[in-house]
Amino acid sequence: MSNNDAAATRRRGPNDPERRARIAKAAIEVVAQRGIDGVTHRAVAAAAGVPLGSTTYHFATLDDLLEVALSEAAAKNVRALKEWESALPPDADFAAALADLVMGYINEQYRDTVVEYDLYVAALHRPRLRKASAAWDDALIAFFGSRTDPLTGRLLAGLFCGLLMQAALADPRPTLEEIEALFRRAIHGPASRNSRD
Amino acid sequence: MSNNDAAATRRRGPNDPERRARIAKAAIEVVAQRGIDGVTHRAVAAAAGVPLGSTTYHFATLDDLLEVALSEAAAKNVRALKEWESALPPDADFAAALADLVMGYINEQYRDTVVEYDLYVAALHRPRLRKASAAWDDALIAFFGSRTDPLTGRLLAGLFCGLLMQAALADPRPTLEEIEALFRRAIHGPASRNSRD
Amino acid sequence: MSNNDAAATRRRGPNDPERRARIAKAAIEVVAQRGIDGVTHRAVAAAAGVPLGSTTYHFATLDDLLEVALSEAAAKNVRALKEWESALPPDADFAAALADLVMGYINEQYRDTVVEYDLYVAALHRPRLRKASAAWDDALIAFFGSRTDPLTGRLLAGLFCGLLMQAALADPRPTLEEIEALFRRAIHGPASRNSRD
Amino acid sequence: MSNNDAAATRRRGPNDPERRARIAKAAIEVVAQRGIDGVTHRAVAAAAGVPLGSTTYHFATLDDLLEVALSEAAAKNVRALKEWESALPPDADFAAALADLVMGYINEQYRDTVVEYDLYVAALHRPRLRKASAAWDDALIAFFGSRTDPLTGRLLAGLFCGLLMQAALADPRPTLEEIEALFRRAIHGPASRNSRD
DNA sequence: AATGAATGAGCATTCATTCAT
DNA sequence: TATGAATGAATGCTCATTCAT
Repeated sequence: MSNNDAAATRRRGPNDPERRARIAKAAIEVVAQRGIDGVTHRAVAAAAGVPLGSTTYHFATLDDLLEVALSEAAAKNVRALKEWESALPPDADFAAALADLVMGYINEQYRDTVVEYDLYVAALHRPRLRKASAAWDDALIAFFGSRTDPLTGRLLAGLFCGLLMQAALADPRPTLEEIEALFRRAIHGPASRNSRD
Repeated sequence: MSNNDAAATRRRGPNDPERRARIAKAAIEVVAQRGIDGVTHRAVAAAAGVPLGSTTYHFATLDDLLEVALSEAAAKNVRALKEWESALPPDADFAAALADLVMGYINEQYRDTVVEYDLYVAALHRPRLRKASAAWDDALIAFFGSRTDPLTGRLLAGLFCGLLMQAALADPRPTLEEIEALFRRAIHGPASRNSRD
Repeated sequence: MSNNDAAATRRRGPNDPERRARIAKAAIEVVAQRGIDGVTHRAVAAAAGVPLGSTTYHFATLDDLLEVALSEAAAKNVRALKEWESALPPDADFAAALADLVMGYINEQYRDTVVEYDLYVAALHRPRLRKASAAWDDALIAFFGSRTDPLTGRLLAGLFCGLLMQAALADPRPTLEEIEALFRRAIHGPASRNSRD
Repeated sequence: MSNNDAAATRRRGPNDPERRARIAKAAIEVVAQRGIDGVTHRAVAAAAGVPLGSTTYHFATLDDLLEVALSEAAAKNVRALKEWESALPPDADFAAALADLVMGYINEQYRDTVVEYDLYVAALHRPRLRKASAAWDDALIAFFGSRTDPLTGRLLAGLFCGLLMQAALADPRPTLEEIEALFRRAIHGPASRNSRD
């Protein structure tokens, strides 16, 4: 993220053990900024601060690079989600917590969100990316189910996925309250039957 | 729309009033098959059966073409959704009907689904497409809300959007029963309070 | 051939009807100078005095270009051979005439010779070029047979082909007399039985 | 030379005294399969089963490698020719024997033939290879002359060289009988004066 | 001595866009 | 109005060669 860091490690030259990882990271950055079609060897090399040949050396084809980069992005998102969940008090208001989570994804972590959806849709046209997409889906379902029940887990995973995308594109953005109301409705059912916890 | 008509107008040459529309249609087809970055003047011209120059004549830039094509794809989807809704008996089991709808989108209408999500994600990187994305979202919300209430409408719209994408990418695909259970859970709330079924 | 000519026609711009032919011609020139591996879009474009895009516009792939260029080179050689033959007096000393011909090929027409053998050997690795190679072979056989008999025609064609290549590579070059003696030996048989015409 | 030996030395790693030779051999193999422009450090290293650096270590440039490889290929061919000749009974029908030889070159030893002609033509554009080409030519002439006389030797060498190339490219291949008739005609002169057979 | 990581030049090809007709 | 020839920028990828270890 910080250009300073990149500059510090730039041109470190041969035998840089982190170069491969840095290239993958840069690819994710490029996806965030320009979308998957913007991922070119040249763009990634520039973003990573490495020579052009370095990208083709570490990743035989652009598809290889995309696959690794997006898989790592998905894995990182899954890890973040798990950390978030384990930091959540057992008695937390889950609907409110989820609303917070969504707000974070469409604000501070907007870039991660963009990458995640780029990954998703790219998988529609690139079978090689399906695994990463499926991993994200599975993680979402498991994650949401762990606090509720399997069916509710699937419901929340689907809602989260759709809501996040809609929210990221909406203008104006939905408010925290609106999102929270939605999760509450999803978890607890129709209002008439819902005596707020 | 009849095949006769289409045949008659195809390759009609200069002064074909439908040519612009046919080009836009062909662009959608190309998106479905190769994704947004597969949309080139050449590919669209070939798909539309028009000369290369015709695409640049009717659409100044490729972005113009993409914008029109994806907007029309979204509009068409909205129309189809409304038709489906008006053909639905007032007393239909909405959860079951929605499950049918989703199955249709990930099977027979898989191409439309792909285009729709390509549109979505493209909008993340192309402000010009946001209007079309938002139109689809609004339509979904209005559509789902018309049979229930505004909050449930938003819930179903979000769920529909996320579920459809997850289902399109899942291997194996979810079954009709699984999807129906999800919608039932979303509409009627947790099972313990749900007497139906 | 003349740079003046090339300069005069260079940048003639759109709708130059001879551009395609000029590109093919330039490709032959590049083969003569650098061999088949030297034929790149860039080298041909530079030799032809056309923009880079012009080469790919007129020839979809480099193989297409090579095929056309080498076929034309072979055809041109065949034509030249026929002209030479028809200009030959019926009562000419064929062995002496052939020796003259070979000397011409390894001196003034050295470039044509190089191209011809590049064509030959390239065909060993590129099936698409076999037709052109075979055409040249057939022309040689027919040409030599027309003045003698079929068997002698084949003999002379084979000898001509091998001799030309050896002569082109020999240092020092064989003399006219040596070559003439060979053809005489080939046509008339062993010296002991050979009463010179 | 035995397979045991080869297996024992293969991948022996550092300080392998045969490595240089094995690399040259692998280069010939690559020429046979892909032509001269298919010879890259990577392709040769893979064919030889040695690390990439090994090819640049033993041969400073690719041209060095090519020169050694093609010279050795020519030398090997010359040796094979001499062996073939010394195994030939003194009273053998030379024309028939030569026809056999040609058939062998365009069938079982087709790869060697391809390499030989690649060498030839490469020499047209690479002065460094001329020596190897000339060696092959000289060997042919000496070889053919040893059974006949110098003039006939040159005749047969030229015919052999041209015929082999034409035969390798012809479709369908010439038959043994056709080739034999040619050599008979070359050695013994026109049929009318040829009492043999 | 031997290796393979690293680099940047070069290549075939694609393509948006321009523009003469 | 409509076309397609034309162009040059850009891309993925390959590779000879260098050089630190």
